[in-house]
Amino acid sequence: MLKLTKKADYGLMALKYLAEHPETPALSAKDVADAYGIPAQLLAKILQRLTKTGLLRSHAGMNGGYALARDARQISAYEVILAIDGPFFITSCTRGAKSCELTPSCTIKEPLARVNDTIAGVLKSISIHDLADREHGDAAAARDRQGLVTLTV
Amino acid sequence: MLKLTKKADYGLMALKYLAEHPETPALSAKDVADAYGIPAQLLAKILQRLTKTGLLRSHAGMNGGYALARDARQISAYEVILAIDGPFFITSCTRGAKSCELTPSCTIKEPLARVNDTIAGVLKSISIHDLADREHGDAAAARDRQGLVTLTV
DNA sequence: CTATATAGGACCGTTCAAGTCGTATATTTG
DNA sequence: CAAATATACGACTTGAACGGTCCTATATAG
Ligand code: SF4
Ligand code: SF4
Repeated sequence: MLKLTKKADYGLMALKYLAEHPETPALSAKDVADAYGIPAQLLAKILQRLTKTGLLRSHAGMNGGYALARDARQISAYEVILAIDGPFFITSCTRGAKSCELTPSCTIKEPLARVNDTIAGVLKSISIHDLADREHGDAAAARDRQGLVTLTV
Repeated sequence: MLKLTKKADYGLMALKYLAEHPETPALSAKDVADAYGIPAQLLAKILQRLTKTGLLRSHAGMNGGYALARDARQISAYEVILAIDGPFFITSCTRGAKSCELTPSCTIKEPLARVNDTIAGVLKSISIHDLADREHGDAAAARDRQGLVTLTV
């Protein structure tokens, strides 16, 4: 419950790794997979997905691989999770068609939707750069974030 | 991914329902289940769990049922989720023994742990009373919450 | 004693995450 | 061109977790 998918997890790691190696024009899925011990084939598909959603740019063939499509500061954890795991909902009801049967009678879905938005806001406020940069703690960034993260239930 | 368990969902609904009926000494699992269309047996076990963790008090026999063990304001959504679904972790690594194989090489677990704490903070800041009271929007409560919810990555 | 209720274990079907395999295609290099 | 490397993508398998049911034991009010 409320657990991040390993795929999303791997995706974040990979993007972080790419962000940390801006000098290299492209890193292959295998490179990244080996660096962390992630199953190569699995990571490949994750990166393909991130490519399709425009977060990465790919290049096939020898010395090919992936590179960030944007600055690491402009890619949020939310986007990554969204790209890999699909729409982000903490409840089952908002799950499009296959929703919860008792959506009409349910009285907590609106408050939970706000919680959902709050958590999404938290994830949106975190960039790949934030993950990559060990020395962050940046007070200004923290202050910026705070606005997004306010919750009113 | 990052989806709330229906059991936790049901638990929150039930507690909210109990909070809305403070006059009655106890409501049976069936009462609550019927009110929302939740499978009665399932809800029963959820309530039993909440009782074991001390959030509810139960009374067997006729006219028995469950009642909040504390004031609705003193019960957080976090406690409910914790009681029903067990320890709250968004990553697989912190999952006690059965952790992720690549915990040592992973470089994003610390930042994700902070995200975890932030989300936990959000859930801790929400009480059953907040869910039950339609007219909340209470500016003071929102301000109180804001402190808990600050994120520094 | 009987109806109602909690308490709790065993069980089952479905879903979904995680990972593998196989194949097609693009690109660089010799 | 041919071989090596790498992306692209779909099919498939496995295992665990979730959601739910059933069955039995126990407590208690009337
Ligand atoms: S409708 Fe209510 S019970 Fe059903 S998934 Fe949404 S919040 Fe949970
Ligand atoms: S160690 Fe890293 S990859 Fe493994 S679960 Fe924790 S955060 Fe995810």
